Amino acid sequence: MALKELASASNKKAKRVTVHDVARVAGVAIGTVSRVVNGAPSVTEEVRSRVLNAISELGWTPNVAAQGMRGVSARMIGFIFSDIRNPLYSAMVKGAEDALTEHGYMLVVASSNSSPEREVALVELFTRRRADGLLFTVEEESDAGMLQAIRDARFPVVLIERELALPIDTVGADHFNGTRQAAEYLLSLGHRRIALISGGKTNRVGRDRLGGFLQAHQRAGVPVDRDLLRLDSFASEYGFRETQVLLGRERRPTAIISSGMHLLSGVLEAVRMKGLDIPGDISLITSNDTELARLATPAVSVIRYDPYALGREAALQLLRRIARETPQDPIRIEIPTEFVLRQSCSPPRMIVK
Amino acid sequence: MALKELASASNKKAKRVTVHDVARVAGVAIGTVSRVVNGAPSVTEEVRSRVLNAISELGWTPNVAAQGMRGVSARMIGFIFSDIRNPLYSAMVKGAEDALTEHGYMLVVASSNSSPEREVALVELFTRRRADGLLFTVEEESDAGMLQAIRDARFPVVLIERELALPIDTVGADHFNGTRQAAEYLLSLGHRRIALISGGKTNRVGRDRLGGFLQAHQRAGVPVDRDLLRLDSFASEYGFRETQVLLGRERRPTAIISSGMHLLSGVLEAVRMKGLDIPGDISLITSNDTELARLATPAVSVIRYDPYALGREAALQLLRRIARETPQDPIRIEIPTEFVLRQSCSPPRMIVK
DNA sequence: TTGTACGCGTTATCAT
DNA sequence: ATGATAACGCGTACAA
Repeated sequence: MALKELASASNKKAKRVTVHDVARVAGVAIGTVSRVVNGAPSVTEEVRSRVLNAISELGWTPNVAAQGMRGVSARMIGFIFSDIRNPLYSAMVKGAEDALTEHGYMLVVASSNSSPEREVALVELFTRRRADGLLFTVEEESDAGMLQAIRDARFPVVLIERELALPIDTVGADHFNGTRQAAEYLLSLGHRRIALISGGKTNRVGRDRLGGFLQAHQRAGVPVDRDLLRLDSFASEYGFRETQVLLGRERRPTAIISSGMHLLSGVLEAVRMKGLDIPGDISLITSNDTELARLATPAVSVIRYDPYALGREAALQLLRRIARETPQDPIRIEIPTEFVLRQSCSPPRMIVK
Repeated sequence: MALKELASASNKKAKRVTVHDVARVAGVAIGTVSRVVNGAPSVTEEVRSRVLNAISELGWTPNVAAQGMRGVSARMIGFIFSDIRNPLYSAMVKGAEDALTEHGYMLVVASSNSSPEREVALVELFTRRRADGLLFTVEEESDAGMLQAIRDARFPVVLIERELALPIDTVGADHFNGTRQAAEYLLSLGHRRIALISGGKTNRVGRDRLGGFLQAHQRAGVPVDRDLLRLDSFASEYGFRETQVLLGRERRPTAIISSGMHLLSGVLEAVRMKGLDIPGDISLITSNDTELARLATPAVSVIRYDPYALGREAALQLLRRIARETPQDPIRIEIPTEFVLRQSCSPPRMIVK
C-alpha cells in the first residue's frame, strides 16, 4: 500500500492549469483573467465573480516562472552570514524572516563559512537568481573581490553589523556605547587594569567595542595597558587561552570584558582552572547575553542587545529600499545595547596603581 | 531587425544581455549558444570557444525565469520548522545547507511558529514557488490539513524528527535507545524513582523517549510511577515548574531525565532553589548536549546526537529522492545517540523501596 | 554540425 | 469593458 501511494504520487502527471483554462471555463479572454487577479479597476462585477469561480474551481495559481519573464519579482531575499549556528545569526534570521514573510518575501540563507571567496560566489549566485535584495554580514570589510561583487549586484544590500567604503544602508548594535558603559562601570568600581578580549579587529563590531573601551578610559583619565587588549578572535578557545595568559601575569588584570558570544565559556573555564573567585579575585562582564551568563555561578553581568530586532530592522530597511520608500542617501540604523548588572563584578581586592 | 537594434542601442535603458546578443557576438545562432552552455556533444571546438568568449565578454548568464518556463528546476529546497532560534534547528539547517550547496541548491527557511495553519500555507507557498523538495519538521503529526497539504505537494518531502501516516522518508535521532540507555544507567545505580520531563507527547521524539524510558524499567522489572512522567512541554518554564512540583512531593524522585534543549535551565534553577545537591540529593541526565550542561557545576550527563549530521543526512536523502536514486519505498534513517557520563549522577542516598 | 522556429504562461498594449 | 495578440528569454525538435 505504501509502495502504491508513493508510486502514484510520483507518477502524477498533473497537467498544469493555465490562464487559458481559467479563461475557457469562465468564458472570457485571458486578458480578463489577468485583469481580475491583478485587480484592474475596469471589470464588471459579474465577469469578475465568474473568473474567480473558475479560478477556485480549477485551483489555478499563476506560474511564477512565467510571471518572472514578465518582470514580476521573485520576492526573494538572501542573507549571507558566516554560520547560522551562531545564536546571534539565528535570531537575526528569525527577525528578518518574520518581517519578510509579512511582505510576501522568501528568505534564502547562505553560509559563507567566513570565506570571502564564497561570499563573492554567493553574491553572484543571488544576482543570477534575481534576488530582490540582500542582507549581508561581510567577513572582511576591505576584501576587494567582495566590494566589487556588491557594486555589480543588481539589487539593494543592507549590511548587518558591518560597514563598507560604499554608500550602503547599515544596521548594527551600538557596541561602542555598550562597551563604554561596561568599562565605565568597572572603572567606577576602582578597577585600573581591565582586559578586553574580543575579535573582529577589522570590522565595525570590533572597532566600536575597542573605541568604547578606550573612550571610557580616556574620560576617566586611566591609561590603557596595550598588553591587556586581546583582539584576535571570537572563539571560545581564544578566550580560554588568552585568559590563562592574562591571569598568569605578575600584574594581572582585576577585570575582564569578553566581547563575543562564545568567549565566556573559555574565560570561565580558565578562571576556574586558576582557582580564582568571581568577583572577589576577578570581575567579569561579557557580551552578548546567554543562558550560560544567566545561569553561571555567580551570574555574569552582560552587555546585551536584541539580535531579533536587529534582523527585523535590517529586513524592513531593505524592503523600504526595494520599494524606494527611503531617501537615496544610505541609512545607518543602530540597535541600542543595555548593560545588565549581575553578580560578577565587585571592586578590585587590591588597587594596582 | 537593424532598425530595432538601432532603436534599442539609442535607448538609454541598460538592456539585459540574452542568448541573442551572445549569438550575434559569436557569429552563431542562438541554438548553438544553448548547446554550448548545456554541454551538447555536437559542437565544433572552434565554435565552442567562440561562444564561450562571447559569453564571458558580455557577462551573460541564463535568465532563470526563462529557464523555469522551459521546465528547468529552480534548484530550491524549503525547510519548515517551528523556530530557527532553537539551536537544534540552526545546526540542522547548517547541515542541510552544506549538503544542498554542494549540489547547487538554495535553501529557503520557513518558521511555522508551531502553527499547523501556517505549515499548510507554507507547503502551498512552496508548491506555488515550484520548490524541488521540502525538509519538514511537522508540528502536529495528525493535523489533517497538513497531511492533505503534503499529499497535494508536487515535490518529495523528507520528515525530520517526525513520522506520519504517509509513505514519506524520515530522518530522526535514535531517541528511543538514547533514553533507554540513560534510564538503564540510573536504574543500575539503584534509582527506583526516576522522573521524565519532556514534551512532544504526540510526536515521534516524545513517543520514542517515553518508549525507551518504559522499556528500561520493564527490563529491570521496576514499575513506573505515572506521576513521575511530565510530558507536556519542552519549555524552560515547564522544566522549572514541574521540577518544583516533583521535588516538593513527599516521595520525591531520586533522579530526573529532562529531554529537551531548554528544559535543563529550568530544572537546574528549581533544584538550586530547593537547595538540593547534585548528584547527592538528586541525579540528573538531560538531552541534548549544551554549553550549559558542559559548564554547569557539576557538569551534567547528557544524551546527545549530532543535529548537523541529521540535517545533512535529511538533505542528502531528499536529493536522492529528487534524483530518483533511491528505492520507491520510504526510507527511515536514524542518527545514533550517545550517552555522555559527567558528574551529575550517583547512587541514590536513600533507597526508596 | 548548425540554424530556424515554436512554445512555455504571463502581463501589457492595442483594438474594438 | 473586454478580446486579441505581442513580447519576455530560453530550450529543443526539426530542417538544412
